[in-house]
Amino acid sequence: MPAKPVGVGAPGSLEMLQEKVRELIRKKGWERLTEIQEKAIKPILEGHNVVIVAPTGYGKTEAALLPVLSKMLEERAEPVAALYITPLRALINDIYERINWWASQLGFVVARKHGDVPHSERARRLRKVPHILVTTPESLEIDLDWASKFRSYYRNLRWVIIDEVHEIVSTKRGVQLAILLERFRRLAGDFQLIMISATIGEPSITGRAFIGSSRRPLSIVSIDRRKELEILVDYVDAPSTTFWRRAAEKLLSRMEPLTLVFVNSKHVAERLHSEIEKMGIEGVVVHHASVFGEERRRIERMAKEGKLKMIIATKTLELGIDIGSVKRVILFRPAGRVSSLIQRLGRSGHTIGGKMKGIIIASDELELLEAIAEARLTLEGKVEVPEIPAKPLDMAARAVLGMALSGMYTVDEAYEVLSNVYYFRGLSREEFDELVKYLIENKMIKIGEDCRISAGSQFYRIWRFDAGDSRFSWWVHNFSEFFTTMGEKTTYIVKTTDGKTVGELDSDYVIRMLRIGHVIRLAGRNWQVINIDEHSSKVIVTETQGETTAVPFWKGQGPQASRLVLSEIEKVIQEVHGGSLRLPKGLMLSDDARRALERLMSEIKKYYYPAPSRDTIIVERLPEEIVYVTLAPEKVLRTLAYLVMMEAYRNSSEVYAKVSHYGFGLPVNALDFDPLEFLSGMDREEFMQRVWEAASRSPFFVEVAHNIQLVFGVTRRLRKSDKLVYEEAVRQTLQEYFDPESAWALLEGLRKGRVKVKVNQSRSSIYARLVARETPERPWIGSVEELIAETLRGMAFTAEELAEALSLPESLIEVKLRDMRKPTSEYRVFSFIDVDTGEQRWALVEDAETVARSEEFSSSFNPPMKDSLYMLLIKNDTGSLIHAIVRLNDVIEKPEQVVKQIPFNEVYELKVVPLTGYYEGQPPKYQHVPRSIVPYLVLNAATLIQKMQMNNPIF
DNA sequence: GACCTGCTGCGGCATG
Repeated sequence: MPAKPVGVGAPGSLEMLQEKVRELIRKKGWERLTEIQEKAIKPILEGHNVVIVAPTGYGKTEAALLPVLSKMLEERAEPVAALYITPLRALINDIYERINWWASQLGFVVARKHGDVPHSERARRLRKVPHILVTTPESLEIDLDWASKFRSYYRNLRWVIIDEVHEIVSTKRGVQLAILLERFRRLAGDFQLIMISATIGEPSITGRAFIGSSRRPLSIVSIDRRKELEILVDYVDAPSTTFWRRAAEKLLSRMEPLTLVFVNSKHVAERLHSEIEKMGIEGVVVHHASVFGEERRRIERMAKEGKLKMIIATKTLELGIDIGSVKRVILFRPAGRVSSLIQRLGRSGHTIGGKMKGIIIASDELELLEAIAEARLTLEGKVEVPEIPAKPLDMAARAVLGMALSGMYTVDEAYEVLSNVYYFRGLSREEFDELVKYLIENKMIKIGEDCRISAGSQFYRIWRFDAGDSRFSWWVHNFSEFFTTMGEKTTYIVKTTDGKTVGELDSDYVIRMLRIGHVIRLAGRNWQVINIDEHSSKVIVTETQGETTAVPFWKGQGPQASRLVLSEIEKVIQEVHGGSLRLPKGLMLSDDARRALERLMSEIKKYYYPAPSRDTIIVERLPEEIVYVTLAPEKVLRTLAYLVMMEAYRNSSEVYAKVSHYGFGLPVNALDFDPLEFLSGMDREEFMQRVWEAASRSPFFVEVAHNIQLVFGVTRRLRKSDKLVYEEAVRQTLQEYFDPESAWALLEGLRKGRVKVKVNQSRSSIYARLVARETPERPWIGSVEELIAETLRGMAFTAEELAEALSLPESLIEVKLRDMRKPTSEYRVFSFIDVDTGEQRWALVEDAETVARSEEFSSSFNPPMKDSLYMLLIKNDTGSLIHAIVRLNDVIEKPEQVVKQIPFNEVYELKVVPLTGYYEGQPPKYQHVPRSIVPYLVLNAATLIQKMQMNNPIF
C-alpha cells in the first residue's frame, strides 16, 4: 500500500540515502517520507540492529527497505544479500510486488518462496540467484536444512528484515526463527537485523530474542500516536432472547463503509452475519480461517475495490493484509489484551490531523468494565510486554534434527548455536548432552566418524518422503511437515466396541470436555463412552438406552485477559464500587453504556457486596458450587483450583473446577474438606509437588505431550518412564496453563494476613455468577485402566462396586480387570477372596501389603491356625510346574523365604492345597501373580480354607 | 484456551 506523507520527522535524513533511491521516491510521487521512515534511516545506515515499531499502514516496509537498498547499492551487494521474512504467505505476495517495484529499478533481482509458489518459479532462483528473497520461517528452515545447493549463496547474506515480529516473538515459530538466524550468522557473519513490529511493550526484549550473538548495537525506532486516538465504549442492552438481533442493529447503526468488525470466535462472526442477512442488508461478509481461502482472497479484493460495507472478521484480518481504506473499526466484545486492541484499531485508515476513532461493544456489565480498562490503558500508552518462552526442549531437539539434516554440525557446534539464542538462556551443556544422548538412543540422530550429526532411522520412519495420504499411524508424517512447528488439529473417530465407526468428534471437545462414562448423542442415537484413547485418537462407545447426560458443547468465554488488563480492571472495579469512575480524555461512553454502568453501580450499592481485588478472597455459596472470588490471572487461579480438584478427586470422580480471572468454583457435593484450609496448610515443597501432579493430570498435558513427543522420537503412548520428554511436557504445561509461583505468593499472602478472607452473606455477586457460568474443567483420564487404578488406589473393590462408582457396565470392568492382572499392564492388579462375604475383590499389586493389613480386609489374610501345612502348586506361562510345601508361620514371619523358593518372576497360576485337616472343595486358585505377592495370597487361601473346614467339621 | 499461521531440493530425462 502507498505510504502517505505525514509531514513530520527529522528533516534531512532523506539526504542520507543514495541518489538512485531518492530518485525512485520522487518517481513514486512521494513528497516526503512518513515519520517512521525518516526516523529509521539513520540507525539503519549506521549498521545497527533496529526494531521499527509502528501501526499498520505507516509504511514500515519501506522504512526498513529503502535504507537497506541504499546500502546494497553502496556496498555492491552480491546475492543473496537480503532476506525479508514474514509469517504469512499472503503477505509475501503483497510485499514481493512492493519490493520488486523498488529493487528491480535498481538492478536487483527479487524472488519469493513459500509452499504455494509454483515449482517453475522456485527452480528459477538457482539459475538467477536473487539479491533479495521474501519468505517464511518454515521455507527458510528448508533452505538451511535441506537445500544443499542454494544454501551456499547465503554466505553473502548482509541484511535480514523480519516483518510482523510481534506475531511470532512469543511462539515456537519465534524460537525456530531465532535458531535459524544464529545458524546464518555462522554461515555469513554478523549481518544486520531489522525487525518490524506493531506496538508492543519493551521492544528491546523482542529485539533481544532475535539478535543472538550479533555484536551490533540495538536501536528502537517508534512513533506514538496516542493523541490521534478516540475510543467509544458501547453496550448492547437487550435480554438474551433478542440479544443477537439488537447486537446486529447496533453494528449497523455504527457502520460507515468500510467498517471492520473484530470478533473473538468464528461462531460469533457467523451468528452476527446471519442476523444481519435476515435484516436484508447486503455488502456484509464474514472472514475467518474456516472460510475457504479463495473466498477470502475474493473478499479482500472486493474490499480493496470499495465494493463492501462491512467485514466481520476474527484474527485473520489483524495482520497487515491490504484491504484498502477502512473507515471504522469496531471490536465486538473486548480483546483481552491492549496489544490486540491497538493492532485491531490500527487497521483503520487515518487522515492528517484527524482523530482515529475506534468502538468497543460490550455485551454484559463486566465486559463493560473490561472494555473501559483496555481503552484506558491504550489511551495512556500502556501495552503488554511479550513473554519469551524459556528453554523449550522440544525446540532444542528440533534444532538438532534440523542441523543433523544439513550434515554440517558437530555436537559442540550445535550447542554453540543454541547457547547464543536468547530463548535457550540457561540451557546448560549437561542438559544439552542429555538431550543428545536421548536422541541417539531413540535413533533420531547418529554421530558419524567425522563427529558430525546426521539424521537417524527413526527420524525417517516418522517424516517419510513417501507418506502421501497413506497414513496408517498418527505419527507418520510427510517429510515437509517436519519444517513447521505447529501441531495439527485432529479429530477423534468414534467407534463401537465391535469396531463399527459411528462418527467423529473435534479433538478440542474430546480432550477438554468428554470423559469416560458420559453419554453423548451422535448420528441420532445415544452412546456411552467406554474409552478415550488419545494415542490413536479414538473414542470407544457402546449404544445405551440411558438418557443423554447433559454434556455441554464447547462454549469458550473468549480470550484471556492479560495481567496488565487485569490490574486495570481491578482499579476500575474499585472506582465503580466507590461510586465514581475516571474517564481519560479520548474515552467516551455511549448512552447505553452509561445506563448499564449506572445499573451496575446501583446493584452494588443495594446488595453491598465486597469489591474483588487481588488482596481478598470472597467466599460465596451458590446453589451448586462454592466460589472463591478474587482477582488474578486465570493461570494463577487454575493452579489453586486444580490442587483442590485433585484432592477432592480421591473421593469423588464427579469433581470439576470452573476458572476465570474473577475467581474459581468447585462443586459443593464433592468437597469434604475446607479448600482454603487445605491450600494454606501445605509447605512449599508439597505445594510444588502437587501442582506438578495436577498439571500432568490436566487435559492440557495431553495436548502438549501429543505436540512435542515426536521430535524426541517417541511414537507410542508417552509414559512417565520417558522421563526427559514427560517432564518437558509437564514443564511446558505448567508454563502455558498454570502459574505456581504467583499462586504460591497468593497463599503466602493468605497465611501472613495480607490477603483477607471475606464471606459474602448477601446475594451472590455478579463476579461469582460469572465464574459459575464458566465451562467446567475436569481431570484427564487416559483410559478405563487408569480410571480403575485411580479408584482402587489404597482400597479393594468388587467389580460390581467399581462399575457402580465409575458408572460403567460391570461386564466391561470385569474384562478390564482380568487384563490388568497381566504382567504387561501399566497398572497391575490382583484379586483375593473376601472371606467375610465370599466375594472376589480387586486391588493394586503395589497396595497388596496395605490392603492385607487394613482394618477392613485383614480378616481375609489372617488364618487362625498358624502351624498348618500347605502345598503350593505353581505354574509358569510355559507350563512348567513346581510345588512347594509351606508352614503358615513361616509365610507370616519370613515371607521373603517363600518368595525365594519360586524360580519364576511371574506366576501364571497359583493353587493352594491344605495338607492338614479335611477339605473337600476345590483348592483356591489365582492367576497372573507377580512372585512378590504370593505370600499374601497364600494367607488369603489358607484363611478361606480354614473357614470352610470349621464350617464343615467332619471329625 | 479464543483465534491464527506453515509445509521437499535437485538433477536428469522426455517432450514439444
